[in-house]
Amino acid sequence: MNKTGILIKKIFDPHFEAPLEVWETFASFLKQSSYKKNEIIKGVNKTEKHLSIIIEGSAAIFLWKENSTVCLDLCYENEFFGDYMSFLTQKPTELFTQAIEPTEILSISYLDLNELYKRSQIGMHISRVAAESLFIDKQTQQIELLMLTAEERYLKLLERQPEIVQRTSQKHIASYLGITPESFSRIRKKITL
Amino acid sequence: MNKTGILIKKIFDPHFEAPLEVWETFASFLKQSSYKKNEIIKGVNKTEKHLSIIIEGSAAIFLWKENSTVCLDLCYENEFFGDYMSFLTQKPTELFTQAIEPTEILSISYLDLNELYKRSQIGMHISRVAAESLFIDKQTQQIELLMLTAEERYLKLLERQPEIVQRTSQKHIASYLGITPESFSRIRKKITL
DNA sequence: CGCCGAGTTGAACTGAATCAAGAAACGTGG
DNA sequence: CCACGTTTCTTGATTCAGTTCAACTCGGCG
Repeated sequence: MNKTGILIKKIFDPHFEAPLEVWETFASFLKQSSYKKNEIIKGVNKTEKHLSIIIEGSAAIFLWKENSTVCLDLCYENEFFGDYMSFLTQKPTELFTQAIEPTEILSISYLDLNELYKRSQIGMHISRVAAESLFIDKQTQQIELLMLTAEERYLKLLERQPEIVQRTSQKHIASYLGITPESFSRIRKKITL
Repeated sequence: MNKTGILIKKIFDPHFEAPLEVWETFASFLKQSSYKKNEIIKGVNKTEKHLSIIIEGSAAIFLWKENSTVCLDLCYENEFFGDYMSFLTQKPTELFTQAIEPTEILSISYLDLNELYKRSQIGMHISRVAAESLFIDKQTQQIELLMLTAEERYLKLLERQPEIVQRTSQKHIASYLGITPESFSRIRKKITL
């Protein structure tokens, strides 16, 4: 009986079904890593070697630009995580990833994933599901950036993940919403009145 | 000798290689359709039945909201096209798609694609590549929305696809850049001075 | 105890939206 | 092929959401 296999099956079940044995094969490629709060997982101008799933804690994907950073994504338990653009192209990017709480992840390396493609459909299937799910998230973010004000974006986030505000610092949330910490502070004040 | 097969091979070659026979199998699932300028391809609150590739012309993906629309994507020759979010979930969305020039597309239906998944790795592989490429485009758009001013976004677009300005109406480009036609007009004036 | 990063608040500024009006381009029918 | 109405594009004036800069508070930690 394989604990990681069961965990993985649980995570992927909403996406597609496969027998537990298949998940156990996949799980045998996964390696678990721990990161301390604020630890950099993948640095700027490095190449992402892993596609990961967060099993405990949270992590963020940032873009560095002239003494400031923007947060492209905040990832929590059971979500895909990593600089996926760099992973796909296997080229360095200006993105970096960082644990924002003490964090445990399971990851598969680029090479192992390619090995898995050769051995069974499951590798390709997992990659497809990951890419599709990441696409949907990105398009949702794009729509919200284009159509909503900062305040509306915050209200949507509150609706979707109310616990975020408890766990994640306001400067990260502000950056994720595409605004400054000052503006975010004012919006929160206005809303809680 | 299969003309569509050769065309498809040419489009996918940058992504991954497969023998021509494989592409011809895939091509046998594709259906070609023509749309007139401004013709709606998939309406609001409909479900996207096809994943397409544009072979001639151009088309756009819009989101309708209270008497205004934003353009989420402009697609040209040899690019993937469709309301991909709706295609993946097979649920209706508030997006609609429209030909913005007289347009020819090749498309595979959701059912046929699933059929193809059963028959060979190629279907899954194509889906993976499509999703990955669409993800990268979306993330690039997100980064540009978060980090650049409207003017900088326009300059980047000009660099990437200088011919767009000749082919596509300014109101569509403005919307795609996330600004009003008025602002876009002012930016163009400023730049061409 | 003192420091430092996170968060708050205020004032001035700015990029882009909105509203309104006019000019140019476009296509459709007579 | 021209005349008309419609849509697209431009330009100006005003407004507004969100930024920037600066000062101050608070809470945690060495």
